[in-house]
Amino acid sequence: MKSEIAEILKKNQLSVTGSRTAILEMFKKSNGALAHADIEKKSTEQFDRVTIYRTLQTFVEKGIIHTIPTTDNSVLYALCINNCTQNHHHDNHAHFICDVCDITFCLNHVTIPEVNLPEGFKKKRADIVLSGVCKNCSNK
Amino acid sequence: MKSEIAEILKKNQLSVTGSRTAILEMFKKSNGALAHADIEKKSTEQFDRVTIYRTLQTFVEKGIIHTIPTTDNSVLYALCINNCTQNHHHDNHAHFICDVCDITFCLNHVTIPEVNLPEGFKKKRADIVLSGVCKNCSNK
DNA sequence: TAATATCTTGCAACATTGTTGCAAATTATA
DNA sequence: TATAATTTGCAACAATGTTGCAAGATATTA
Ligand SMILES: [Mn+2]
Ligand SMILES: [Mn+2]
Ligand SMILES: [Zn+2]
Ligand SMILES: [Zn+2]
Repeated sequence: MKSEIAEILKKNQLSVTGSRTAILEMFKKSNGALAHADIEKKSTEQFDRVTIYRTLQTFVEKGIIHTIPTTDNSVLYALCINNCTQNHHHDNHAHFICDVCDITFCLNHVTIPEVNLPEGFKKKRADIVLSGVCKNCSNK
Repeated sequence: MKSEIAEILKKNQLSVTGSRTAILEMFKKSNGALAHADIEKKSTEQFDRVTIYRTLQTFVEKGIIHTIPTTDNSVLYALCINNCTQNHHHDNHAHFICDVCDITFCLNHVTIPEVNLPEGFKKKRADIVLSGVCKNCSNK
C-alpha cells in the first residue's frame, strides 16, 4: 500500500512526502469523496491547512484526483481511475450525493450522457451530480 | 417592470423592500447566473453583505431562484422559470459555463437526460453542468 | 389615515475558509 | 555524503460566511 502510493507520486514526478502519502492514502481508503475540511478533520496526523490546499491543487493538476461540483461553497475531490494525466482529465462518470449519510460516490460505471447543445455552444467538459438516497441508506 | 417584480414578491408572501426589488431586478436583467460576489460588486446601490446572503437564501426557499453547482467554492444563482414553489424546485435544465466570458447560462431547453443508477440508489435531484465556449464567444 | 404588529435591514462581533511570501526542513540528485 | 531542488509550516493577511440584536421599514388593522 505504502509503496503503491509512493509509486503513484513518483510516476507523477512528485517527491514522496509525509503529507502527500497520508492524504493520498485517505483517498484510497475512503468510501466517498473528500472535501478539504474532511481531510483537515479526519486525518490522524496534523497537517497545516496550507499544505492541504497545495496538495489537493497539485493532485488535481497531475490528474490524481478530480473535483466534483457542489451547491454549498465547497469542492469535493475523489480519486481518478481512468489514468488521467497532467491537465487532461478524462473521467466521464456521474456523481451521487446521499442526502442521508452525506457520502458522495463516484458512479464509475455511470457515464455522462450526451446532451444536445444549442447551435454554437462547444462543450469541453461535463459534470452530472445526482442526489437522493444511496444504496446503503435505502436498505435500512 | 418595477410592479412585475413587486408582484413576484407578493405572490411569495414577501414584503416588497428595496433590496429584494433591486436584487430580483438584477437577475431579470442579467444575461447569466449571478454569484453572491457579483451582486455585491455590480449593484449600483450598496447593500449589506448579510442582507444579500439572506435575500438569496429566501429567494431559493421560495422557488424564485435556483442554485447551480460549481467547482470553485462558489454557488451561482439564476431565476427559476418553471413556476417553482416553496421547497419544490422543478427546474430540470442543463447549465453551461463559458470558459472565455465566464458567463453561466441556463439552457432552459436542454433537459437533463435520464441516467441509469445502480440498484438501490434513489434519485431526488439532478444537476448537469457543462463548460466550454458559448455561442457568443464562438462567433468571434 | 394613524396606530400597531410584523418583518427586514444593517451593524457589530465573530468564525471559518482561502492566499501569499518566506525561511526552515525535507527529499532527490550528484 | 554534499548539494540542489522541492516542500512544508508559519505568519500575516484577505475574503467569505454566520449570528444576535436594535433600529428601521413594511404590512395590517382599526
Ligand atoms: Mn468521480
Ligand atoms: Mn438554471
Ligand atoms: Zn447514504
Ligand atoms: Zn462566452
